[in-house]
Amino acid sequence: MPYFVSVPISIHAWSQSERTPAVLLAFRRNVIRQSSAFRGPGPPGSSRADMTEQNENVAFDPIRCEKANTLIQQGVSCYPHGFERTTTVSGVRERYESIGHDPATEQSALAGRLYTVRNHGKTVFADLGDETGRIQLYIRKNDLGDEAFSRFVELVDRGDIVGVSGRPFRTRVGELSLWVDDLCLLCKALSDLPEKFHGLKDTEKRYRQRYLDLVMNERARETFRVRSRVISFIRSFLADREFLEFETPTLQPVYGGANARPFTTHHHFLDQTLYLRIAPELYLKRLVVGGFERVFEISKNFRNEDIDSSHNPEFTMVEAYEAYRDYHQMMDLTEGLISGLVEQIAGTTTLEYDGQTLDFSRPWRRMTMADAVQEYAGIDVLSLDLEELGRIAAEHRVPDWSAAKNQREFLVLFFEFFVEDRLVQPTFIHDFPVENSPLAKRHREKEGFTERFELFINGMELANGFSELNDPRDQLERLLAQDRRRLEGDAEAQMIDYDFVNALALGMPPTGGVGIGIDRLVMLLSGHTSIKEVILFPQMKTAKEPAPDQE
RNA sequence: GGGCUUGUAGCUUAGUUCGGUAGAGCGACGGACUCUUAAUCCGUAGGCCAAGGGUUCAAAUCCCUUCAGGCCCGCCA
Repeated sequence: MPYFVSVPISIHAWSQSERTPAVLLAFRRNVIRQSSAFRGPGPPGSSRADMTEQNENVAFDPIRCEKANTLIQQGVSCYPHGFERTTTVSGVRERYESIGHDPATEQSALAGRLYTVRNHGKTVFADLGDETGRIQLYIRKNDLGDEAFSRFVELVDRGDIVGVSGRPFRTRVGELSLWVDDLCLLCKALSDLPEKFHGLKDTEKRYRQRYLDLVMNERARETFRVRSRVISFIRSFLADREFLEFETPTLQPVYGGANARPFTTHHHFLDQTLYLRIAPELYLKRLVVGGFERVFEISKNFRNEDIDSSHNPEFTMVEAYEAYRDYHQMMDLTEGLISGLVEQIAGTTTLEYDGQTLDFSRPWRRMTMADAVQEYAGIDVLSLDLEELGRIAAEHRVPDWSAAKNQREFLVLFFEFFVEDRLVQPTFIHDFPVENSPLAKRHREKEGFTERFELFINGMELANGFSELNDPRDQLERLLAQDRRRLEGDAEAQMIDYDFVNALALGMPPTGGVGIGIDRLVMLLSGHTSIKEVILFPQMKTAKEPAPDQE
């Protein structure tokens, strides 16, 4: 987005001093807190054990602080209020793609961070980076003048943010560069950038200090651009189909819509327990009861479970519900959404991911869970009795099989054991046993099954949908069964949301619904195998100060 | 919950197998250099080797505990 010049850029801006902000005065004292100053017990009577511990070190570089002080003494603001740039790095690159060695006559004003500085005495080459890319600056003492040039060389560092004005040209070796006529400091950085060649690699540091990761690694920036585009695409895809986007409660008195352990909190004024939502499902269906026939929510959900390469305690889903549709049509919707997304982001119908080529061209394979087990394991579960199923399970060392009480439970076990990991290409598995699907409608033909599907890609579950259960009496019974399991100690079983059941009593049209995991979608589209790579600030254990020496 | 594995200067790292008390590059600082691009050249500073304990004449190195990561398995999206 172009910015337009309204004031001339000049090195004289350096001497148009502003009042020194109070915060900078502190820098003059060069106060750098050392971690050792924070060791040892807190004040008497204070209990910090239950407070959020954090690292209280301030990482200000004393040499950079001293440079900031010197600039202030010279009447130069280290943190001016703005800069009128006329273009961006990519703007310059596009416009002057074919320029030769002679500089353009027109000035271009750019702003950004200095990524490298190569000092040649009376000439400096530097690389300036903004959101659109990097470009080389050619800075000469002749052009800036002695005072401004030496100020730049002595007091401006790699990592600082500057504004420059100059004329694009191509150097003798062919590098498109900006011949700088004016330069001013826009922000003095007080900590050093990581190494310029290897950059920042330390995974832990990249996650904890994502800002540094983004400054240093184009791959990280690209990943989160993809994430943003994914969310925009989903919004417009659903809006184009006349879905309305709503926001439903994150703080819920009764949690439901999925099987998961919740985060629990307490509201002081109401003096009651509240839960962070594990899913928006039950609220969105209330909206369908209310007469909104196509609804969706991009929902941050919270599940108090383990953290690993495909699970973060808070994660993002899109859930969509459409009245007068069933699960077949929700599979169509899901397929259309994701294949359209792949085409939009990747520009093709295939993705290279984790050593596999994933083909998203439609139609995707759809198979029942029973057929999948038949095909991948050669076991016709529904035609075998429990004794035979137990023998097969024992033979293949299927974990926890002895708890299985009927064919359907064996089916789920066998599916997870034999099939799930092998579903590499986008595949819908449908018709799940009723026991594990308390919110899905019973199958129109198959006794004991529901009209539920899950989408698998590269062995990962990407989406989950059903023909929604809208029989209030059946819903109540199934939630009662869940609640019994919960009270027996199943931390992931659902509570009974009576208000939801009563909403169904008012009548919900036949409805199809689906939830799609956005983080995992972004993983596929950005080529990452860890969810932490696609969540800006993944959950990490708070780094504690080293414990005081034990006595 | 289980297994494997990592932590050395601001960053990227060597040294750990076969204990002898830390080496480099970049960055920083000082100096030279007006078309370089991981600029180059000369010089300087910077590390109680994640924390604590143990074995030993001697520990970054071996052992134990703790802290924080990473990978894999189980469970979940």
